[in-house]
Amino acid sequence: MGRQPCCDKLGVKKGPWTAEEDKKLVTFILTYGHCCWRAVPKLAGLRRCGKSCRLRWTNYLRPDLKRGLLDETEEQLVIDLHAHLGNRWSKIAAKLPGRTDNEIKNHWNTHIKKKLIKMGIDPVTHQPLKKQQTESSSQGSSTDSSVAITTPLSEANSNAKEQPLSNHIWMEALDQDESWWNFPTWGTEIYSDFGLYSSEDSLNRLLDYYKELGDEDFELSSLGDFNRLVGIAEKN
DNA sequence: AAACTCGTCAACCGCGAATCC
DNA sequence: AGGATTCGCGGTTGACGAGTT
Repeated sequence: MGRQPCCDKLGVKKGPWTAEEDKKLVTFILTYGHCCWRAVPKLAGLRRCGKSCRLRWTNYLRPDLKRGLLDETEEQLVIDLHAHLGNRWSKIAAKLPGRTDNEIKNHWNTHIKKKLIKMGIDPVTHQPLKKQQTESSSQGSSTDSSVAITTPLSEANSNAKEQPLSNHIWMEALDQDESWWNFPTWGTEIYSDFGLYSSEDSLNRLLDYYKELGDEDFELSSLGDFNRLVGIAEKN
């Protein structure tokens, strides 16, 4: 008896989502929210597994998503955070409003990784490649002498990185003290200060998206429902 | 114009963690 | 307490478009 699959594979559709499926999922979630993902496809009338619905929503359909390539500031932030957190993409994504872990992971693998290698920096350790090679050849030598790349954030915390204990504290701070990172996630004007979309913008983009597809009649069941959800999110 | 290669990114898979009963 | 269920994460895959030969 192995682990149960997340969904019965029979009759479950896989592969790219169609506009029709997107529409069903968006309409359903904006109207009712998602009680549990396993139930969403059934209730929304989709032949998908809950996991697939969750992924589609979080990575593509969520109204607060910011689309397009990461700008230089975001890229730099990703590099800084990766130096401290490693491949914990969801933690990194949490510090970049409107970006998903998948998006950041993809961007890292396709752009940043290559960029760093080109610059002679190991994308895994964030240490200069040559230095690393010398060190690995003389195994067991002290790691304190390693030269870290200096980015605004890593420079500010360079001392912490060199000390295991303070490094631990830095990691904890990243995990626990979210306050100084916190950008508004739902519908406020502050979004525009950061070049981000407000939830209303996002809503309009979704509506435009369906209209582009020739679905002039598409409307979210009511803006009131959407605002109710925003209200709940703001309370949390 | 066709064949091939490469880059990108949406989506899937398997696993561990969290939660439920 | 512990087995079952659900969720979320990170690694990987594969389809597709762009560029090159």
